[in-house]
Amino acid sequence: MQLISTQKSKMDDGQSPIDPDATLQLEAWLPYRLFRISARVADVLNAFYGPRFGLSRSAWRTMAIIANRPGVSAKEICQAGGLDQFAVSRAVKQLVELGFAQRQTGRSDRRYAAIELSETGWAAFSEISGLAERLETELVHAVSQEELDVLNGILAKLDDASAGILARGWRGVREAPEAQEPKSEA
Amino acid sequence: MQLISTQKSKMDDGQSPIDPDATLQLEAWLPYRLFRISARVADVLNAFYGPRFGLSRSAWRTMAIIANRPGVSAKEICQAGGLDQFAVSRAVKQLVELGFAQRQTGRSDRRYAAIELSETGWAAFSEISGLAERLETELVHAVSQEELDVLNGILAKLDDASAGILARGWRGVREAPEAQEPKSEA
DNA sequence: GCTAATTAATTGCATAATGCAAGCGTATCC
DNA sequence: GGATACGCTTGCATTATGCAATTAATTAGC
Repeated sequence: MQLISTQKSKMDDGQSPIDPDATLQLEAWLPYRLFRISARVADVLNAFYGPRFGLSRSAWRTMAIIANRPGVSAKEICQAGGLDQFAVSRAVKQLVELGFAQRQTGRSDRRYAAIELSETGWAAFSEISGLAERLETELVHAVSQEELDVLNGILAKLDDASAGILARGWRGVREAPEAQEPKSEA
Repeated sequence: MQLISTQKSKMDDGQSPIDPDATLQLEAWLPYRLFRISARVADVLNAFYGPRFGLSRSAWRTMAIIANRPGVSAKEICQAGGLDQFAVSRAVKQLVELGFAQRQTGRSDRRYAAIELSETGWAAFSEISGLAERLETELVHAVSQEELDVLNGILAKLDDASAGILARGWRGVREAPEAQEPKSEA
């Protein structure tokens, strides 16, 4: 119950009048900063494909995964998209009902259903992904090419690290060291 | 489960990607990469405070905002947290019911309710934020201090850019700048 | 070949989250 | 005072999510 104050607290931009304690600043918390950016863009994209095609978020994600690897099974979609089997099953169902995807029972193993996009599915996908790419372009225009290169490397590392964190769960997080200086280690 | 619209024209197997060049790769899409990292960390944190304190995601977010600026009104929480007024209202309600926060009708304007954490609220918050900081530390350990500095600058820019994108909506996205760049290969 | 165990996928149902209209109380303006 | 705008809450319908139970196909044991 004791407050372990952060010492990294980066200088406040001077907008908050009072700073009660040097506790966690939500807006400075890296995962939250990443979340905000992605959520805003995802919201905008969702505002397009939702009304336009009647797709839910997980249906769109599933569609994108199918588009990337035609013939995937539901199981593979789970792993690739970080979705659970139920979400995928329902998303595929929705896509099929909307006429965007087709299920074909696997040839060798008939438990697997090979899923792929229909013609209209491809049309919808390319419309949505066109917007998605323009959104990304607009985002990326805010930084230099140099920064972007660095960012790519950083995100790759953070992605690995986050996978490790998720795999170990909160019990697996190292016990609080008072010093949390991200010493550069290459 | 009934297919309403089937393409009658051609029994296409849907196997043909329109243009491999223009196909969005979900896993390379910047917003998705940001999302994955943040979602994993948020999931781990949620797995802690959910069972431990009975907090929902928006209740935790709200709590963190209150902790950062004691005495905020619900309206301010909306803006700070990207939550809508209903979510905030319910989150505050939950926090109050759990004994983590208190409402005090504003002195000057009694429409505003000044919200602040109770003692147990502070205790819960510091426990959760402790974990949150350790998670961030673990994440950040994956990159060097130099990269982290660059990342901070980049994220600030991307945050601004994403705010602009959100404000303009999908209709405000510039028309295809490079959406279809025919790489003459054939 | 027949049964049991496994695996992929789906479905039903309870619970939680979300969106929106309407409402209540307060303040402001005329 | 009355009209209007604002902050916030509530009720209700819709949607999403979590989990048990089920179906169907395959594999393993005998």
